[in-house]
Amino acid sequence: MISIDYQSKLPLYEQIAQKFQTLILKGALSPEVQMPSVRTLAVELSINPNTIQKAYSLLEQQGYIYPVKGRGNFVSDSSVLVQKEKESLLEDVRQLIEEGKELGVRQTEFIQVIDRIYRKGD
Amino acid sequence: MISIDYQSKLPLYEQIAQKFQTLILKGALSPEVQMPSVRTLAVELSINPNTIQKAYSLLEQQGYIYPVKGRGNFVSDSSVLVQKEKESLLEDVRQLIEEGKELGVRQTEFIQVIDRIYRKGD
DNA sequence: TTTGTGTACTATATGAAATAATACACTTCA
DNA sequence: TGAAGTGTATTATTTCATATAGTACACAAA
Repeated sequence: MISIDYQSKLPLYEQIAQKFQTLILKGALSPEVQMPSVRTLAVELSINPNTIQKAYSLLEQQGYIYPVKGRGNFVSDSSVLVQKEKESLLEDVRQLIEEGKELGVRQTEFIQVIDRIYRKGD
Repeated sequence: MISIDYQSKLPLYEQIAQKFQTLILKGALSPEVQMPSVRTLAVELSINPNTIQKAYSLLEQQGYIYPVKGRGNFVSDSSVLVQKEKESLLEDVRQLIEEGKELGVRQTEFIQVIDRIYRKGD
């Protein structure tokens, strides 16, 4: 379900948090679904439970999950988060394209990239 | 000429290298121009010369500059690098847009972003 | 020869990340 | 009630990249 890249410079707890963010944003993990327990996931990934907990704390802080004492962590309603994520993504794209323009990338090249992606899937 | 962000998680030497990459790619530093000496820049930025040297080693490894013993470091011809950088940037954009599509961003939203940027400047 | 340059080396300090080992409160369920 | 599974908190320790510090040497230019 979750894999780890030990080559990456990103700390493990951030990698784990990011994976779950993606799963939640894309709807692969629906609201109210229970997250794997800290101990379970630690065993699965062969890392320390504290690292998992740190990832979960981060996810909670960002609004992706909420904890219930004695029961577990659960996925939050993510509709608001999706909107935020869209905005931040558009901002990232904007910055990249501005850079690209300065490097001499033509407008049509960007358009092509978009066209291909939106024609491909459906 | 170069500023440092101590809030950033990026190591100093990577920050410095990135700044120079940008300057070189955008043509603000032309080929054959001499880089600031390791010691000079270290004093300017109030950091250790070894850190500058690490940044320069990285830049050399990536082909942005080349060293001449006893004389200094000089900016390489960057035309090839610009091409590489364009390709890598387009790839980054591609990935972001694919993510965006999955999150439900519409094609027109991306087009708008591009249009604004390419109409604005000129 | 002197000055400024790159380069190399060793040692040390610092801080984030990760591990390890416990402990406690809570919920669920047999 | 009691056992098992859950989150949560704490402290100590290890590990590693980063950054600093100090020194040394070879080369080029004036």
